[in-house]
Amino acid sequence: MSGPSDQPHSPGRVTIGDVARLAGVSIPTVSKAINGRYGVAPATLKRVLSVVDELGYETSIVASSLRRQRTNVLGILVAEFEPFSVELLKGASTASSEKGYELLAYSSLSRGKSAIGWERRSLSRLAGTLIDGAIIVTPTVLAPIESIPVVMIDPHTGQEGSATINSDSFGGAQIATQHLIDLGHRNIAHIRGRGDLISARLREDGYRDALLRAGLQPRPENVRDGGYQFRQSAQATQELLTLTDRPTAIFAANDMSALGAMSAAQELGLTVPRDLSIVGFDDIPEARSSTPPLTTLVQPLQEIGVRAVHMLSDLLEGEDPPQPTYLSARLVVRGSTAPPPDLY
Amino acid sequence: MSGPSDQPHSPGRVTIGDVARLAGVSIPTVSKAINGRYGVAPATLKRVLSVVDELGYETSIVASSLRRQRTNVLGILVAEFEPFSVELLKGASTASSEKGYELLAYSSLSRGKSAIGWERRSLSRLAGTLIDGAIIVTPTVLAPIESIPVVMIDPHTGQEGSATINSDSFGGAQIATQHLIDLGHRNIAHIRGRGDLISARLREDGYRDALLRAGLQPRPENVRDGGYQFRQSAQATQELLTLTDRPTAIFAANDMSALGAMSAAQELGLTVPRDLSIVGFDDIPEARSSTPPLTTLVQPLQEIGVRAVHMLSDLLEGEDPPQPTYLSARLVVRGSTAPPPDLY
DNA sequence: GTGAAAGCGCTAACAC
DNA sequence: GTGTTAGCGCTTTCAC
Repeated sequence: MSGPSDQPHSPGRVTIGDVARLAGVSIPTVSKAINGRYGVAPATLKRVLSVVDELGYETSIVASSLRRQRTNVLGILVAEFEPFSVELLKGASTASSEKGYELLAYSSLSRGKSAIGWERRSLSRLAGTLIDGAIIVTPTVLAPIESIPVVMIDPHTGQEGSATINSDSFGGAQIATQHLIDLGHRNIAHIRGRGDLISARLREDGYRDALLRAGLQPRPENVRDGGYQFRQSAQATQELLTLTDRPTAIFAANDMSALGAMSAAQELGLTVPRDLSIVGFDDIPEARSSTPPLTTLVQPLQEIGVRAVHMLSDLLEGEDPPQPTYLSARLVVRGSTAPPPDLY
Repeated sequence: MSGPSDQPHSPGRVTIGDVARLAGVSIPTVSKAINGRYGVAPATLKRVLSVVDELGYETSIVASSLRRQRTNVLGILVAEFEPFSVELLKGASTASSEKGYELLAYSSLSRGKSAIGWERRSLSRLAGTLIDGAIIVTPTVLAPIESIPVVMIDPHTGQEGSATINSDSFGGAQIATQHLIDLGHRNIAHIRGRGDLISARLREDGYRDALLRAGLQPRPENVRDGGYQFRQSAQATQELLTLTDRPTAIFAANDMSALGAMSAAQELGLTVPRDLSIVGFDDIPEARSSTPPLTTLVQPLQEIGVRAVHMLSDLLEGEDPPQPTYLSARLVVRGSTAPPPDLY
């Protein structure tokens, strides 16, 4: 019922054309004014900006990204939103804004079947033009990605590529296990992480190595799959604690697993650390707020997010040295570890 | 050094043009084939799809969204990635994929100054054409947003608009406080949430109401700001616990605050719940894995994320009844509450 | 069944 | 200083 000219084309959407019309200038002039290019008269600039303000106009990320070569947006692709990836996100957010990038988080939401290769699909869609570069958290496949610069955090086995960030999983696992040995534990179990990730394998290796160095024979029944997840690890712990010769300590591959172990131990009526010592890995925030607070290997998760952004930023600026980064993990002894019961 | 025609234009980027060239058809034909439109010969279809597969082509979300009216992408805008918003994210992810939408999470990363109004800016940039609709978590301003359909979760005070999802904060707070009263507590403190959010105000009101109904006089010194945050709430708790007549129980406005309170209590050498009872609100995952597990009001966070997506989906399909949704909160008694010490 | 032409909102050359 | 022209990758009429 209303004429085509007395309202914006697309209802509710303010475009650069609307601004231009109201300011009485051409579209390119508005573009220049907004982007601070030279060649706009002060009076025009002022007028345009006031109209922009009035209309609440913001340039569409989509349209500009299609035209520009760089969009100033970084993408971070995660399989799932859990404490680990969320901590990375926080760091990445901070670093991005400091570096002048916007940040887009994209969860593949792949339930079941297509869980493998999610990052490839997501990347193709976004890398079109939306994001300049991407940070991929715990990717599943070793597909060589070439479309845009990519930094991987905790990569898949086989992806020892240069633009990766890893913590010192092997060394950390050694330290964790050694800590338990030093306390007097001899029967130490391990809850394994996600089998396809390098980190999980290295943590298991470090655990074994520490045992062997101490002259302890690793027992196959003492290693269970936790998949880096709470529930699965709780289940694994329940199994471990009902063994005939049950372990007095557990090194869990990450904090979520450790918290799962703690929960399972409690359900069986055990007290941590009196009856069972537990060490985690990561130092997610929840590790500090559990009771007892978790003894764990501190990974500077937010710092890793920051580093990833810096690496990506360097990559985008044409710098070549994407040296793989390894961050050392530091043991923090909190309340979940103590000498084994039989030494009391 | 290499000729301009023996490689794709933009290095590393596979476009629809590349597919068309390799398949020996025109660009529109490829488009039709990909999108399953009628009017493509079976042989052509097969050939095109095989090239698509070979090249690993995925249609650019950006380019297609610019042309299409609907993009099939939902945006979820959060101020920060913390357990609360992350749980919502999970639910939203699931629901989106079930409804056939992709999901984009966007964190405003506004540190300091421009924290107010972050959602407006983000929305303008994305609403351009990238996303069909948005879910905004705990927005800060009451700006009327008209560009695209929006659903708000836990809105700002004054935003009693229709497309909002709230939990029954008032009722929940009453129940939480009543639970403590029933246990025999008489000196009950409250750690307040983010002052500008309706939920925070209602929880404080519910707390007061329950006290008054029980004939207890609310004490001003017993209410402190926690800002829905761990650290700030720990600080507030430290203050509360050093009062001359210190409270025997705390109702915290959310779980992060409750966990902060628990941490502070421990640092002062108190045992929860023997020396201090604590009730939270939300039931974030960490509430279950803390020791003792937190007594709290269960909000189905993932369910809220799901509902938000459904509301948004309805809105996008032109349905009108965006009735404000209120979800009731249910008390779950875990290990952080007990009768006050003087009743032992 | 297929391709040529137009255009989404915007920015980058280049005229004027 | 400013506007005209062209084009990013894609989808959509509409001829052929």
